[in-house]
Order: sequence, then C-alpha cells, then structure tokens
Amino acid sequence: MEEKKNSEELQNKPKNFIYEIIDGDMETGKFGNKVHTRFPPEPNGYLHIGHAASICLNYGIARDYNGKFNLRFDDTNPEKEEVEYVESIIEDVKWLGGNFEDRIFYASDYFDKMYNWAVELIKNGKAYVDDLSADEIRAYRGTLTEPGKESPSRNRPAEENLSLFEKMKNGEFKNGEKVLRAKIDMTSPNLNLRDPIMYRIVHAEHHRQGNKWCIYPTYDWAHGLEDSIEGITHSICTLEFENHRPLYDWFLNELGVYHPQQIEFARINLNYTVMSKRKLLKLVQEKYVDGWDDPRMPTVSALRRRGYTPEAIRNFTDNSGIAKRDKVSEYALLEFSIREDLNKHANRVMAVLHPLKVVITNYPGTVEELDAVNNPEDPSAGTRKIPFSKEIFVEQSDFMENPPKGYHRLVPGGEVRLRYAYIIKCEEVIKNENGEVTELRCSYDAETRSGTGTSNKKVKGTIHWVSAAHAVEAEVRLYDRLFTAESPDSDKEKDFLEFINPNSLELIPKAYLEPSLKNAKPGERFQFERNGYFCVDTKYTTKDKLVFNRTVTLKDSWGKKAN
RNA sequence: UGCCCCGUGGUGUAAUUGGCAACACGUCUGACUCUGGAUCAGAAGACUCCAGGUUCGAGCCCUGGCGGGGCAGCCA
Repeated sequence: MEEKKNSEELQNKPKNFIYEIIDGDMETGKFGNKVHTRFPPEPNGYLHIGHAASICLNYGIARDYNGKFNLRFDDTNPEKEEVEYVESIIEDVKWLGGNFEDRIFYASDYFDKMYNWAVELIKNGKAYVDDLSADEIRAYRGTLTEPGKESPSRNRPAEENLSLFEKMKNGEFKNGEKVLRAKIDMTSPNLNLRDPIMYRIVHAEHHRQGNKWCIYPTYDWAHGLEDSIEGITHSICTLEFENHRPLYDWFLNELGVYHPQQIEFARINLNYTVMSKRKLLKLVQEKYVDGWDDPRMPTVSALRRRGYTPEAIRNFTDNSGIAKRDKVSEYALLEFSIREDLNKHANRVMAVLHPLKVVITNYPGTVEELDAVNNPEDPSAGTRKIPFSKEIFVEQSDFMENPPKGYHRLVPGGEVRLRYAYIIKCEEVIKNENGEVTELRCSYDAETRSGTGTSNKKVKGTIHWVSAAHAVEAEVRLYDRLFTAESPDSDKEKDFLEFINPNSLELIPKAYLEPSLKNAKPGERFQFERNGYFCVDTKYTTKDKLVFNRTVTLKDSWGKKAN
C-alpha cells in the first residue's frame, strides 16, 4: 500500500464518518493522539472482498494517522476454526498490503488473562455460574417485547460461583451443563444485556491451545478485552454489532481497564454473488466450485488467482465507500477497478480463443518477423517480434457470412487489417458437410504492411491473429458471474443455489497463442488484444501445459449494441 | 409488538457543518484510433422517503409519519 499520505492530502481527501470521529479524538486527545486499529478475523473460512474492505479501511486509517495496525485472530470457537484458514488469512492480508509488521496476535493467547478477569467479575458479584440448560436460558431470556426473568442460579454466593467456575475450567462438567453469565439486567430492552453468556463449556481441541481449555469465552466477553490488551484505539466492526456496543462498554467499565471505542460501519455487498462465509463454505463443500480459490468466488484468494491486483482491490474498496447504510456495490465497479489497473500495466499479446483457419493464398511460403508494441499505454514496455506466415488462425467471431449492419470485421469479399501485419481480403469461404465455415481463403496486399506507411488503403476493422505454424497451445478458462440473480440470497422462496449460473465457466481446451507466451510464468498478466485480460493460472499450469484465466473482458461497445 | 441503526440520480459516496445538490461507476451521444480497447469532448439521469415546524434560507436542525435493516446462539 502506498506510503503515509502527507497531511495536506489527508486534509483534502473527502472524509468518511470514521475519519471524522478520529479527527475529533485527535483534537480532544482522547487516546493520547494515537491511532491503533486491528483486523480481527475468525479463522473459520477464507477472506472475501468484504474482509478486504475492512483490511483496507483499518490499515488505511493506521497509515493515514501514522498509527499501527494489528492482525488478530479471534479464535474463540475451536469447533469451527482451522490452521488452514489462519494461513490463508495471513497470506491474503499481506498480499493486500495490510502491513501488521510483527503484530500478529491470537485471542487464544489471552485466555489466561480473560479467565482472571472473569474471576474478578465473579468476586465483584457481576457474574455467576448458571445451571440452566440452553433451552431454559432461551425461555428465561424473554422475547423482543417481553422482559426476561432471572435464573434461579442468579443469586448464588460468589464463593460458590468461584468454585463452580473453577470446576468448569477443570473439565468437571459436560458440554452445556453450565455457563458463566454476566449479571446485568434481565429486563433490558436490549436483549444482549439480559445476562449474556461469557463462557461456555466446549470439550474440543483448539488449533493452537490443544486441550488446555474446555471453557471458551464468547465474542461479547472476549472482544473488548482483546482490543483493550492490544491498546487498540478504534475498534471498527460491522453494523450487526451495534447492539452489542453497550455490552462491550459494560465489561470494560466493570473491569476498569483501558477502553477502546467501538465504531460500526456497513459491510460491502457485491451484486451477483454471495458473501456469507456459510454460503461460500457450502459452495466449496458441495463442489459447486473448485475450492475457495476458484476464480469465480468473491474471495481474496480467488480474485488473486483470477488476476486481480491488490491495487485494483484497494481502489475498489475505496470507491465503494464507508457509511452506515446497507449497500450493494456493483460488479461493474469491481471490473472497472481491474481494467483501469491492467490497462496501464499489462502487456498486449495476441491469442485466438476460438480458431478459424485462414490461408493467405498469395503469400509466399516464408516467415516474416513483424514488430508489435507491447503496451501502447507504456512506451517503456518496448516492442517484440511476431512471426507471420501463410497459414494463420483468426477468431471465429471475426468472420460473418451474413453480417448485420455495422459489423466491420471480415465478410466474404471484404477486407480487414491483420493487426501489425497486412490487409487481407476474403476470397473464398470453405465449409464442411454441415455447412459450417471451416476455413477462409484470403489474399493479402503486400503494400499494406504495418508501419511501412505505403498504404493509402483504409479499412474499418483490425483483427488479431496467430501464425498457425508458430502458435503455442494453451487451455483458457473464461469466467462469467457465478450467479444469474443480482441478489441470489435475498429471494424469499428460492435457495441461493438455484441461481447458480450454469455457464459461469467456459473451458477452452486448445487456444492458440503467439509464441512469445511460451514461457509465461504462473501469475503473469496479459491483455489478449480484443479479448480481455488474462493471467497464467497458478493452480493448474504445469511445465507442459499453460492454463490461462480470463480476469475480465475488455469493454465491448459493439457486443453491447449487437445484443 | 420492544430496543437500536439507516433513508441523497440506476449504483456507491460528497456537500466547507444552515447558503445554487457535487464526484465516481454505469448508461447514451460524438471525436479519435492498426485493439469496436484506451483517450478526449459532451448528454441524460435527483421534487435529497413523506408531512409539518424553526429560519431570510433546510439534504443538513426539531416533531410526527412511512420505508429498509439488525437483535430473542452456549456463533462471530
């Protein structure tokens, strides 16, 4: 991520409400003019574009205010968490440019401290061990409109609570037999304050703590403590925690410890996809996609594999904005962000995805090396040579026997320019027994070679091509959106799986690429001229087989008009 | 039905804190172009959810509605 913005730039940047809050805190010196943020994922899945927004926000704030940014795993639920997720999250945060330096923390490392604080609350009569079952607790909690009632265990003496709590810790009870609850107010209109649970018994192996613990802190109890321990100033979370803030504050106040400020903002949603980890997990487990990093997924690892750059994702999240109202960003904005980046940085090459053979009948049986510009947006990218010969492949869609009005590619008897080569004329159309076009016989005009300036001829279209004898073969995967509905998970009747796009992947086993691509490296990005941006797949590319993923198409004003 | 949050072009944000509603994406024109890309020029699109009130003046403040979202896990 770019270096710390200078103060003038920071002044002029339109500020979201969080920056305004922080500006206010800087003025009053609330946190001693320090800013310290964190990104606190639970390692129970891969990061998605929404998490990327949170990382960019939190890291960006730390950077802009010359503060610090922590990565902290909120690993308080051993039943759902795995090291695989921890590892992928670390990789993704780094890749996005979220620089946590050496500050990578785990909530589970704070369990001893949390336990002691719980003991303190018990001693102060602010927490108690409850014998009620999960069902009973729910019943006692009341409803949205009716107050709850107090558990019979609520007024147990502190001594008894202490010994019971210790027994909980020592594994003397089964799952669900006891819980530790905060003693707040069973009649609060905010249900989160009706004696929330602080610890539950879970006999399960934790990915870092092993079997050291069989009681685990709940989010409400743990999160503020984690922030407090790390000296976080602004604890930024999503909207659904707004009703939990009084609880966040209550625990910290009762303990009298350092007290960060929780600020909530609306998460990013993206249309034509789903964002909940549960649904993404389902897509993976039930094999609707090929893993968390399937390029059609909205995960950071998938976007990376698809060819997105960290820069593009940062721009996308910046442009998506920060506010408190629910929002859905358009897929087009994501696509814009990557096109904008790749247009400037990706070298152009020629590749034919759906080949149609063209024989240039009057071209000699020789090979010419033609000059091609690598990136018209960046002269420093230089030029390269491309071989041209008598037999070439062009794109099937670049020829039409009966073209609609406005089509300016190859038609019978018509002319087009071959990019960086000659103008050719279609003399003959060859078909198979099914009437399908299998080959074109064309003539070329030797006076029209690109760069020679000897041609007065103007043609409307320029198409790309690859010399048949020199072509490199590759598998190419074309992706479309994973869902056909803008908001696949908001239909009241239909399950989101019913909206899966059956055509979200078109696999082209054999595409023809210009020879310069022979040694393309996994992860390398290119623009296939007129086709879109592509990158070498990092998962399936081998020494003997190149696999390309289409990152995004080029904007296509003709295709749009034609439909 | 209790509590909390939120309503600004199609989408997402802004409006110097009470002063002509701006920017980006998208859409549509046109120019240019050896990528139907890029670039450039332009256009359309908003009674700022509604109704009252305060004020010379309200997107912004007040009141009341309406609409959307969240909360009744021993998930986070």
